[in-house]
Amino acid sequence: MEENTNKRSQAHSITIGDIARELGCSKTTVSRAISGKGRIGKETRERILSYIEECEYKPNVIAKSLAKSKTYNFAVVLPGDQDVAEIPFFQNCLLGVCEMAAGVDYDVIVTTVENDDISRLVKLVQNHKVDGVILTRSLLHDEPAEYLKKEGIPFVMIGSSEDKSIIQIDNHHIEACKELTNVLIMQNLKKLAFIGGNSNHIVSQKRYQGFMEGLAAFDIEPNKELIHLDATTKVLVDKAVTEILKHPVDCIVCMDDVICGQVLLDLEEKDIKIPDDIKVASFYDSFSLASHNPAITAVKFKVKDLGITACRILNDIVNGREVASRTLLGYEIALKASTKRK
Amino acid sequence: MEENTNKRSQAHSITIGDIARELGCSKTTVSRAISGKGRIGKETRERILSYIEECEYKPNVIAKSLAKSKTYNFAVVLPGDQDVAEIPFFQNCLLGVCEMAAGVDYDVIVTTVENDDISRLVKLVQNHKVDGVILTRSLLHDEPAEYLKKEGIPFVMIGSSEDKSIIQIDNHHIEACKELTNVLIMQNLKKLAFIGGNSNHIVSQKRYQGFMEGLAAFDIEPNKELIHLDATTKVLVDKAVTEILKHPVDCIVCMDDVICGQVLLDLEEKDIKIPDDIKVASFYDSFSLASHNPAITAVKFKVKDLGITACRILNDIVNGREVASRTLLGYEIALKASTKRK
DNA sequence: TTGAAAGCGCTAACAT
DNA sequence: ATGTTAGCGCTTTCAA
Repeated sequence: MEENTNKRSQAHSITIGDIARELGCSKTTVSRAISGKGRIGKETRERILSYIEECEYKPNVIAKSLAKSKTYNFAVVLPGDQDVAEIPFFQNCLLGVCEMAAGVDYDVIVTTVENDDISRLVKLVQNHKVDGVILTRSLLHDEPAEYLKKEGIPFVMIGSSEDKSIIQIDNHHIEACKELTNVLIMQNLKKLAFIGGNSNHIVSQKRYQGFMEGLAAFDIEPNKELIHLDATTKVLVDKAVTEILKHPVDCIVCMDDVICGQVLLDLEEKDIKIPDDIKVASFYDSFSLASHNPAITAVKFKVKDLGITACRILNDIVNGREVASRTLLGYEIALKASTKRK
Repeated sequence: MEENTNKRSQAHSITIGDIARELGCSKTTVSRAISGKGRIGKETRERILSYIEECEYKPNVIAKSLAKSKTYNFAVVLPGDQDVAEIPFFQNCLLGVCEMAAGVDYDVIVTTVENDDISRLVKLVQNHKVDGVILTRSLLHDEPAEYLKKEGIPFVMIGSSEDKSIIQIDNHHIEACKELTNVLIMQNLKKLAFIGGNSNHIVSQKRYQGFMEGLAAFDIEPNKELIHLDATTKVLVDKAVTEILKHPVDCIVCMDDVICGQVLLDLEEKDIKIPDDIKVASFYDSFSLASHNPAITAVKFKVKDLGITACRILNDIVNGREVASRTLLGYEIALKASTKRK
């Protein structure tokens, strides 16, 4: 029967059983040669390894998963909302995770959570398809985090939380925003306006706090009329800008690049020149702000590093290593033309 | 021995063996009740199903994978290059794939390919971790596609290829770009300049072709001095704009939103007003172009639909269904202020 | 209609 | 140092 020659070419690959038979040893020995664990003769190992090389044996990870009750998969949870589709933050997190995951022999399964609907995540977890989860956004009332915690699934959060039992990786938003605020003040920009986004996002709170601390450091009393939070739509940003411009103001500080982009359009429509008539700064940088004319002063974060770090820490967790409850990554302040004094 | 009560709370879940023992039937019967395949008594099935409901049994997909030699995973291959990090196209493809995948009970593993280094993809495939692959970019010399084809792995390509044996999902770039070009011409914009990106990307060729066909439809001879391809960097775009402006020109047509963004900055610096002094249009839309002032006329594609369609077709393939070798999705022409005649 | 048993490919106690 | 054996949890012939 020479039936086996080349049938089922793609489906059926060579297994450790085949190797064992071919080399006249046991599957265990082959397994040991591969894993490097357990005692094994130097020369048998080499013989097996070289044969493996030759016949291009590739282990079946699924079988290994079943035997070891490990999947070698991490999940990355992305927000599924439409409003997220245009911002590259999550994509960059993801790319960072992928990079580190490849380094520790893990694969990355992505799933989405839309408006607190965590059913896909739940299914992924219940199906035993991942060893751990990386959350890429933190909310005030965080369904995914609560679920994972309740179930005892290893997970880390890119972002911050009040809950100290959650392993968090974040940029040092407070410090970064405080510093930029101080830099502005030291340039004699004392009358600072602030436009913030969704307060339900932890990051919004952090940046607002940084702004307030920045003011406090110079004993500047915040002016309520210049501070507008929850400007979550274009209309609300417009309204905030209009309100702000009714008062004397040196600089508009925007919580992120999207808000800042809208502010820039508003000012252009109103024919208000930057930086001559008013200065503008952003607590989050992006390509469009950096390439705007004039370029916009902003806080810069290395987003990909968040993903890399999150994945490294999650890997430590699933390997039983001790990890810090909170890891804060640095930032840079990029001073550009938009806040330049004459 | 009441040891089993609550030990290993997360690791050890209930199996069909447990259910079989509890209900006094065999594993086979339980399996049949779950899958719905094979003969089984109506009432036994209901008894099993209701018990499963009650005890919240969740099947172990890994075990099922091993037994059926199916992983219930699709791979999505993203470009890993840094220059991709800022554009949301791939992210939106991915979100589309995730949406459809969830609908057909598949999970999505992401991996990256950087500069023809397909090692991660190869590993993913060789490890038997996916049933099929979705490529999100097509290149002239496409390593990933060649590899997958050689290995006989089911895959689809978001993008286009000369190779008819590759299942392709793409927007109808040629038709879309031709139509926009014609619309411009009909608005009496006859002297059209064109700035294109990386010619190594198939999409660049398609759009260029659409532009040329658009000219040809009105018997307009293309003016070589107004056509600049491979403007892959800011410097090259600047140069192209400068060259173009040396000639009389009605409208600059940009191949994509990134190029268009740079053109807009250039024109602003040179204090050339849109649409009064010159018109501008783009063969790819984006948030920043739509919210620019003036808003930019552009071709609009529904990127998420590409992902959805690609995943649906891949699912058809792995289930042995016949699929079209090429699927072209539609487009919209968004006429905005940037091409408005006085 | 149901069950017994073999097997998917690998790991890991426990011999030897 | 190597082999035997029994799983991991599920599917699937084959027999009853």
